[in-house]
Amino acid sequence: MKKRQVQASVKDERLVKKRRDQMIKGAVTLFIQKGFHRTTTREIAKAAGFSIGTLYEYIRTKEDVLYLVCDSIYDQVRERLYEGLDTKKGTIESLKQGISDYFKVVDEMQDEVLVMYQEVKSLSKDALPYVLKKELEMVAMFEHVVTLCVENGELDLAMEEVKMIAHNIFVQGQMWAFRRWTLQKMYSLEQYIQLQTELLFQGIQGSASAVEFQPDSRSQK
Amino acid sequence: MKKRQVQASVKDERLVKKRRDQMIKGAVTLFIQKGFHRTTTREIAKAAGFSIGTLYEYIRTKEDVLYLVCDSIYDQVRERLYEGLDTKKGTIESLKQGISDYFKVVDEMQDEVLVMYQEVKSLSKDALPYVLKKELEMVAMFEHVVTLCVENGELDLAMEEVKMIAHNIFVQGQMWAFRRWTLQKMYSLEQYIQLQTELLFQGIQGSASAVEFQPDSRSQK
Amino acid sequence: MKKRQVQASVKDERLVKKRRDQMIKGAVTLFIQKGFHRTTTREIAKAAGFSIGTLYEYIRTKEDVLYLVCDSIYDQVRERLYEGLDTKKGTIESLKQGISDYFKVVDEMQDEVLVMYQEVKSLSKDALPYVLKKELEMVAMFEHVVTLCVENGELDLAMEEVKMIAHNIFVQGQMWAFRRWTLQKMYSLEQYIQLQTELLFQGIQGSASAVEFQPDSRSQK
Amino acid sequence: MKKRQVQASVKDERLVKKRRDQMIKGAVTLFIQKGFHRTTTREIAKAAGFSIGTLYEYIRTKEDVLYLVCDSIYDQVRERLYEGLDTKKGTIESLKQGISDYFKVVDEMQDEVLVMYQEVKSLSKDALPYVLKKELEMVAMFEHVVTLCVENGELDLAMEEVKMIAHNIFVQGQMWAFRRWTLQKMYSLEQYIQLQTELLFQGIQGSASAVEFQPDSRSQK
DNA sequence: TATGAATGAGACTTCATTCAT
DNA sequence: TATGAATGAAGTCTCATTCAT
Repeated sequence: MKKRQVQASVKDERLVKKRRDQMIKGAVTLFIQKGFHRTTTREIAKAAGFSIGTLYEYIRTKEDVLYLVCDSIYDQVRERLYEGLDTKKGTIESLKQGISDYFKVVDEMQDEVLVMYQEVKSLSKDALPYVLKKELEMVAMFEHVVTLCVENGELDLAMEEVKMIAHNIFVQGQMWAFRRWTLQKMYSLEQYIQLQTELLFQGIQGSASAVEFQPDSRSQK
Repeated sequence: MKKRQVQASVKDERLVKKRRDQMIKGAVTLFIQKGFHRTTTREIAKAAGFSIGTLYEYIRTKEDVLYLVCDSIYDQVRERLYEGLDTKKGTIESLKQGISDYFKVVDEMQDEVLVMYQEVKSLSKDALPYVLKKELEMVAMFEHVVTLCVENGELDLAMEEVKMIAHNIFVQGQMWAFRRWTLQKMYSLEQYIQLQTELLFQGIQGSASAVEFQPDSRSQK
Repeated sequence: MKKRQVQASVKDERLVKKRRDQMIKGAVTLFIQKGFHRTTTREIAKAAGFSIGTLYEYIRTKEDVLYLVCDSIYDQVRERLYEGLDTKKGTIESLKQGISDYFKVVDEMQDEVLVMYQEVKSLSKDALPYVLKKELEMVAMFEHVVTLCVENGELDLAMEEVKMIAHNIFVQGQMWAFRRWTLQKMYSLEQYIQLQTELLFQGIQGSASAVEFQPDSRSQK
Repeated sequence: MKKRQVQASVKDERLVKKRRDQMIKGAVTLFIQKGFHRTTTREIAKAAGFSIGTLYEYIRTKEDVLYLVCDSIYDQVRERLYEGLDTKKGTIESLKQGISDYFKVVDEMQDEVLVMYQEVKSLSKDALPYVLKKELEMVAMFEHVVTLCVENGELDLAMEEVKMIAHNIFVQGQMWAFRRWTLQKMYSLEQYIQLQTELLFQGIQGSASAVEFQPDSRSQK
C-alpha cells in the first residue's frame, strides 16, 4: 500500500512540501485548540501564513488537511520510535529502554498525539486505512522487539501474548496523552514509566515492593 | 458535584424524561453512523420521532444532545459495572470476575462506548467535567475492588500501583471497543479476557504457560 | 415521461406552489437582465422576497430554479398555444388564425421566450429531455392542425412536409423574440405575421402582390 | 464600424495572431463541450498549449476570448458563404445553389454555429454590436442575391419580402444546427435542403408533388 | 405542548486576474 | 516574452435556532 496521494495544483515538489509543512503546523495548533470540525479552512490558511486561495492550491478538500496532519504526526512518532527501537538487541533491558523512549516521545508530542487520536475518525473511509496501517506498523515494532526477547530466551511467550503485549504498550503510551487530564495530575512521567514497566513485567501478584516507589520525583510542568 | 442541568421549556418532568429518552436513542444510532458533527438536529428530531420544534422544547443547543447521550451511556455502563463489582468480597477471584464482567459489558455496548469515547472531546468546557467525573467514578470502582484485595492481604500493592492498575483495566476495556478494527480480528472476547487477565496478574516474566491458550475458542460474530 | 420532480423540504403543497411561483417570477426578471449564470442564488431569493435559506427549502440546487423557470414558461406558452389551436377545424383559415395567435403569444411573452431559449442549454443532461419534450409537443400541435387541413383536402402535403412546416412555424415564432434586435426594427408584429403567413402559403414564386403590404400599420411600442 | 480591438500586451503582431489562433481553437472545443461559463481560463490556456500567464498576455479578460471565438466563427462562415454566393448571377437556380451551399456550410460547422449561437448573449453590451453587425452582413448577402433575382425579373417581390426571405433562409440554416437534436433524427441534410427549398419557393399551397420526396436518400452519419 | 417554515451567519470551494521571476 | 504561484472576492449551499400558529 503506497502513500495516499493528495493532489496539488502546484507542480514544484519542493514548494509543495514547504507549503504543506506550513499548513500542517498551523492546522495542528488549531486542531489542538478547537478540533477539526470547528476549525475553518480560512483559519488554517491564515495560521499557515497564506491566503485561502493558496491553501487550495495545495489540497483538494478540507479533509486533505486532516489526512496530511495525521500522516505527518504518525510519521514523526514512528520515526522517533524507530530510532529508539532500532538498535535494541533483544534483551529485557533494551525492551524497557524502548518503552521508556516511546513514552517520552508521546510526552513530548502530547498535543499531536491527542489530535491524531481524536480526529482519525473524521477521516473518510478512503483515507482511514492508510493511517491505520501506520499505526499497526508501530505496534509491529514493539512486537518485533518482544519477539527478539523470546527468541533470545529472555522471555517465554506465545505469539498471541506477544501481540497483545505490543498493543498494550502502544495504548499505554497513547494513554499518557489522552488521559492526561487525570494521569498527569497523579504521576510524573518518570513515575508513570516506572509503574507501567513494573506492572508489565511483574504483574500484580509479583509487583509488590519490586521497585521502591519514589513519590517525590514528580517533575513539575 | 451535581448532575449538570439541561434546560427544557416543557415543565412536565415525566414528559421531559420520555422525550429525552427518545432523543438519546435516536441520537446514539446517528452518532454511531456519522459522528456528532455530521449529524444534524433535524436528523436527531426525526430519529427521535418528533419535529425539530419539539426537539428544541427539550434542549437548548445541539451540544445538549451530546451531553445527554454521553451522560446516558456512562450511566448505563456504570450501572452494569456496579452490578458486577458490587458484591465482590475482595478476593482475587472476585477481581478477575469483575474484570471479565466489565469487558463483557464493553463488548455488548461497543457502539455506545465508541461514541462516548470519540465525542466527549466535542463537549464544551462547561459540560466536560461532569462527564469526566463519571469516568473517574468508574475507575474508582476498580480501585476499590483492588484495594479490598490489598486489605485482605491477597495482593501487596502501593496506592499508586492500585490507581494505575485501575486505570489500566478501565482503558483495556475501552480498548476492546476503540481498537476493534484490529483486536477483534485477532481475538475472540474470551481470548481477550483471558490474555489480558493473565498478563495483568502474572506480568510478562511469569506469564509463560500460566494458562493454556485456546486458539479455537474464538466465538463467531 | 412524467414531470421531473424538484424536491422541496417543505411539505405543504400549496405553500410550495406559492413560493415557487414567487421564485420563478423573480428569477425570470433576473435571467432576462443578466442571464442564468450571472444571477446569484442570493439575488433570486431577494427578488422572490425571501431569504436564501428559504429559497433552499424549495429547491435543491440553483439549476432547479432554471428548470422551474423553463418549465413554467413552456407551460404558459403551451397553454396559450393550446387555447388558440384547440378549436380549429382544419381549414386554412383556422391555420392562419392559429399561426397569428401563436406569434402574438410569443410577442407578449418575448422576454420569457428569450430566456427559455437562451438558457435551456444550461440545464443538466438530466433535466433537458423533459424540457425538449415539451417543445416537441408544441411542434406537434401545429403538425396536428396542418394534418387536419391535409385530411380535409385543403392542403396536399406529404408527412415529411407537414413536419417541416410545423418546425418552421414554431421557429419563426421564436425568431420574432430572439431576433427582435433586428426584426422588430423593421416590422410591426402585424406586418411580420402577414409576411410570414404569405410566404408560408404562397412561397417566393407566387408571393408577389398576393397581399397588399401595409407599411404604415407598424405598431408602436 | 471597424473591428473591435482586443488589447494585447505583446507587440509582435504575427505572434499575437498565432497565439490567438491557438487560443480560439482550444476554446471552441471547450465551449462546445461545456459552454462559455463552465469553461475556465486555465482550461483555455491549457487547451491552447500555453500557460495561464501567457494567455493574459494576449487578452484582457475572459470575455475577450469569447469575442475572439465568435468573431472567428462568423468570419469563417461568412467567408465560405461569400465564396458560394459571390459568383451567383441572379437566377433562381443560383439562389437555390446558394441556399444549398449555405446549409452545407452550417452542417459542416455545426458545433461552431451552435457555440456562436448559444454564447453571443454572454458578450458584453460592448462587444455584441460588432458581432451582430456581422450577422446582418450575412443576411445582406442573401438579400442581395434575392434582389438580383427580382431585378432580373425572375422573382416579383417587395423589399420587405426580400428582407424577410433573407432572414428566413439564414435562420433555417442555423436551425439545422440548433435543432439538430430533432431535425437530424428526421431528415438527412439533402432532404432538409430539398424540403426547405421547395417550401420556400412553392409555399404550402403549391408545394404538393412539386418535388418527389426521396425517403431513402438519407445519408448515414 | 407540538409543529415546521423561516432565517441568515457562515462553511467550503472556485476561478479570473495579477505580478515577480 | 513566458511562467505559474498567489490572491481574495464571490458563489453555492447547509444547518442550528427561532417563533408564529
